[in-house]
Amino acid sequence: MKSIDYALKGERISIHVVENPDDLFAFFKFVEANPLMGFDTETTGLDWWNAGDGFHCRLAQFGNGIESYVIPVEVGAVYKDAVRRAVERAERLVAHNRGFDIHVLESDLGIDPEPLIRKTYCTKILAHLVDSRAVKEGGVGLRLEDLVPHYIDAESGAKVKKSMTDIARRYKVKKEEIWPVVDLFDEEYLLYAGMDPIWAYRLLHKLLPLVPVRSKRRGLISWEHRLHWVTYQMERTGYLVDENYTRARIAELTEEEAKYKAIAAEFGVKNIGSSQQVIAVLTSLGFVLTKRTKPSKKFPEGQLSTDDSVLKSIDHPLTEAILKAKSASKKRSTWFEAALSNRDRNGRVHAAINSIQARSARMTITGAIAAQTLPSGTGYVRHAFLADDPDYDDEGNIVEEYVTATVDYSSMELMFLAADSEDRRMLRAYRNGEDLHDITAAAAFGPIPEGESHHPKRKAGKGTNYTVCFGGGWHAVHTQWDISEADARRAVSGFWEAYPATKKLSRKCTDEAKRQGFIYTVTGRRILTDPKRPYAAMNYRIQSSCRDIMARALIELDAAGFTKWMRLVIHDEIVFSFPKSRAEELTKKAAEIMQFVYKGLLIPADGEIGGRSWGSVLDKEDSKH
DNA sequence: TAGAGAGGCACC
DNA sequence: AAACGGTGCCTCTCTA
Repeated sequence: MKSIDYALKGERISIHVVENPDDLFAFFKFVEANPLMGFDTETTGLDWWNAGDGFHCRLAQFGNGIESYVIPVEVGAVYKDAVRRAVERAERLVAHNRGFDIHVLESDLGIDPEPLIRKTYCTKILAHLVDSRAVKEGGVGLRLEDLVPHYIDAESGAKVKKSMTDIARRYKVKKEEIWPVVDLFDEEYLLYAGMDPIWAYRLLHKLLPLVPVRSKRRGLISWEHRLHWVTYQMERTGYLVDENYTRARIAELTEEEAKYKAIAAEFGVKNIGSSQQVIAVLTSLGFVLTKRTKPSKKFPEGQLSTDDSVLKSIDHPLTEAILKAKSASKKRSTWFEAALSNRDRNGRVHAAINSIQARSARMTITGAIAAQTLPSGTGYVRHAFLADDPDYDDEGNIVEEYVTATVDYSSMELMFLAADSEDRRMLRAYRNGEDLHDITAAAAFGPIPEGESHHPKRKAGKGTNYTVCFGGGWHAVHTQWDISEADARRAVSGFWEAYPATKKLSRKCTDEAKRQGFIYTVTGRRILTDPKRPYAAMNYRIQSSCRDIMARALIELDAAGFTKWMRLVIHDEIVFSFPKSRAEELTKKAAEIMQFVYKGLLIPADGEIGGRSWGSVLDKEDSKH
């Protein structure tokens, strides 16, 4: 057995590399002596769903704070067995971003994930509970390469970040191509790999005491780990892609894109994505651009904008061509091609569902498909995703078909604001089933005229409701909702007068943020705030608390056996693949589980059953109106 | 040639 | 007094 020594702030770290089966005796002795171990895996890539089909686990590493063992899983079955035994024997484990490593152990080594995940701490979850901010927001960040320098050792942290880049350079391959080709016993690779379980082990001990007492008392640590088990299972199941539909749309969009790109090129715009070219050509055609982009470091005054609103305001074949080509290009590359190219052998895509990610702890969906950003206006893109294939009997007859159903919370954040602030007028509106946007408009502009079903200034009311919830003011209502300045001013002051308790809540959150630099949500989550933007605090409380209402729903749905039917979570909506014969019953039950009473106000959940594709749910909704 | 910054665009 | 919140991915451009 080879051992590599590493000096961590003067302390000696030993990485033991198992080279032949005899070395496993020492490894098992280590496992017996360490009821808590950090662990990690090294693989050929990130596509664990292709295990046995181009993907495999190369190394598995286990360690405590000062030593680790690297097991060369790739070499043979005896090492896979050793990893299985180690995982079974361990009392507790800790990994950074445990979901990935557990997917690897499940898909490539056949390890049952449930008992494993139940005893594994995830340091990403703990890091988020301590400081949920991203690096660019002034936070520590959530990646191992962010956490190690901050919590353990800056110098070693820099090495973590650089080492695989250096190895790739040595092998003369791109960084993302190094994983399958680096020699399994490359010393630098072994050092990188062997340090990971040590980092995870040390981070656990650093982070646990830093989790706010209030979060601990409210059980957030175990709650978040439990939620992650639910999203883990959804990741594993994946979402079925309609190959024929997707291919047809790619062909159609490619043609459309080419057609409009050719028109743009005739006017001199070779790259429709190049703002520079668009500005140059439009200017030469005599159009005067005035809208500017947001000020940045590089451009303190902002640059001329060529976004959708600018192009739409110019009636010309060039702008029309750019808009159409861009739209086709985005649909093609971001969704359809991603869905097609990331399918596993069963035609499913396995996006990463990051159960605790945004500053507010909102979940994000990344990787295989950006499922949270699929266009929602029509079913055009969402048609590419299907409820499961039918079940067949032995004779090949269909015994059960599957349909897509969605259940969502409507106006969840505004309802939460009403309940949380206990604003009497807002609560009365919701309890009476009144339209809050009309109520806000009426508060600002007078009652709804006789005989009208909606307020003529409902749009100003709606814009104001949402904008205030986001921490915005009249200026944002004016620019973002295309409301006149005078109406925007009146609507916003009308809002605060109509709902005085929300004003109180806003002030309370802002004051807390100013005073202590953080706020707590109703679940005891601490969210650090920016000194320069204390007004954002109320939105953090609303957004994060609503995320937790969804998290609670997912955990309850899991307990009720719904996980096998769940496909995606989109903030306030869950997408299901239900057996057709039980779709009514299951959708109703899911909505019942999801609905939530907060401070006496029922936040309802509404179900919608479509046909086979996700898109069909949207088309059905369209036809209703 | 990789990475960062910026703009743009899709979502809740 | 007023201050819009949270994301991810693609493309282009410039730099180290």
